[in-house]
Amino acid sequence: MPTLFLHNSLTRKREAFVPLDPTHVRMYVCGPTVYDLAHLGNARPVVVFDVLARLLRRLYPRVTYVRNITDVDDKINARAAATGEAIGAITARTTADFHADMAELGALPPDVEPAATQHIAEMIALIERLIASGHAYAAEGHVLFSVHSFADYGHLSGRSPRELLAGARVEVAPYKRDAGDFVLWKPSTPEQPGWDSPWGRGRPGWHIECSAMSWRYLGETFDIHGGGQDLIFPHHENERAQSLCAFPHGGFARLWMHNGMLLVNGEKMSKSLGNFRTVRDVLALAPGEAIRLLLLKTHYRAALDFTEAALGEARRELDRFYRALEMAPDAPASPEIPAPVLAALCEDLNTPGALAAMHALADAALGGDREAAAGLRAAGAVLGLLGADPAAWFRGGGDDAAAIEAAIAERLAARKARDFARADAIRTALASRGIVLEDGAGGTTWRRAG
RNA sequence: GGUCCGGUGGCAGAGUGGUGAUGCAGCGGACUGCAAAUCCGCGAAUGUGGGUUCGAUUCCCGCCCGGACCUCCA
Repeated sequence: MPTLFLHNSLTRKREAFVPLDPTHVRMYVCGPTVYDLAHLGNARPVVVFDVLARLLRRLYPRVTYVRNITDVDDKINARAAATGEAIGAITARTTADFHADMAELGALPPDVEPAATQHIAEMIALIERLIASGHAYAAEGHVLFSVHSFADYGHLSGRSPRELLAGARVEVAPYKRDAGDFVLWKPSTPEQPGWDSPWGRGRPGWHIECSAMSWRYLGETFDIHGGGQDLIFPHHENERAQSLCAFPHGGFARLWMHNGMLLVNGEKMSKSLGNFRTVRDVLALAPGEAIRLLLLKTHYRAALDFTEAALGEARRELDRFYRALEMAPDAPASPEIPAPVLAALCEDLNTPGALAAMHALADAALGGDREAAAGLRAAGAVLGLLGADPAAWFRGGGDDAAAIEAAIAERLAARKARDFARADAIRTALASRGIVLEDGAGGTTWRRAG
């Protein structure tokens, strides 16, 4: 078994992955704030860390993968105020939509998916610890984390508190001791969601939930913490400060992993820029599996520029993989991941390299190598690809199969009569509906083209 | 301004101090009534200027270009 190497954002180096407990790997990944449909940028970390979780499960006996749901946030409050919909309704619906969309992308659910609002008690306990140890202070109904109290602040994001202060582009609240101090707890108005606390009725700041929930489900220290690159600062820097100050002997996450941003026309896709494509928008253009492949065709740490051309290419690439599997329809997935695929994944999750190795397997499978087909299926399983029946991939998604078969039979009769004009007319008519015919030795088959 | 990341064939995208993966697209051929698919073959790339080295796309420095972050963000 090859050694798994992963790039650690904290050390900025590729490191051999050595779990704290080789019998139980623990990973936390930041999940969505549920106020709107997921966009492709939200989907990238879900897919990337889904692959990592699948790989870890193949390498270690037990994996606990935690991904939170942020269901208390001022963006949610703003949405409720703007639309009149109740907060609970917004978060419940958006969470369900998120689950449905991620399932379309072939992402397995995490082992634990804690919601922030279900862990307010843990957050309050954590904040009390921080106050007791001098790392936080209450002021005007708020509780703030004292950046000054944590010598390692800025380590993860690679900046000094002085730089952070100089770069601050937001007005500094008067109750902050230091401009870099951030909110752990803030007061709520009667209309805003709130919980009773030692500091009055209020709600948590953004970062404390992840510290609280990773603590609850993974302990004071765990193996991997993941998320998007844009979360490094302030979210992960602050989360790390909170957790390390609350549990000075814990160590918190040992390995930090951050996926690169998703761009559209060279610009970052984000809700604030308004240039985002929701997963649903893109699912209208291509199957979820093609979107998933598109996301895995680029190494997770690099920026990925989304284009519809690339989406079409991903779909054609899947056509070839499924053709290879069709050559050996009853070949089961082999128990072992083919060595070249596993080797690529163990090199910091090099999914493009793994896909290249899969193309070699597909070539062999197309040549009749059943073992290669079985290996291709196994490789697909680690990447969360190729789980469909090839027949469903090529011919699913419509209820016109009988009509198509009838047209094919008619064309066959015309061909037998050597009436090629008639036969070609039928083929052209089908092609205009996106149906491509393939005349083979065993008869005519058809598929839907992208 | 500060910090960080990146610039590879037409496009996408890996790896590598010693003849530059893979896919998509294109071109030629086989197969086909014609196609499609498949197979065989072909052309095609390391931003720029220096340095280190027997040798640099890879390591170092400058420059140009692009992107991210600097308290909404995956």
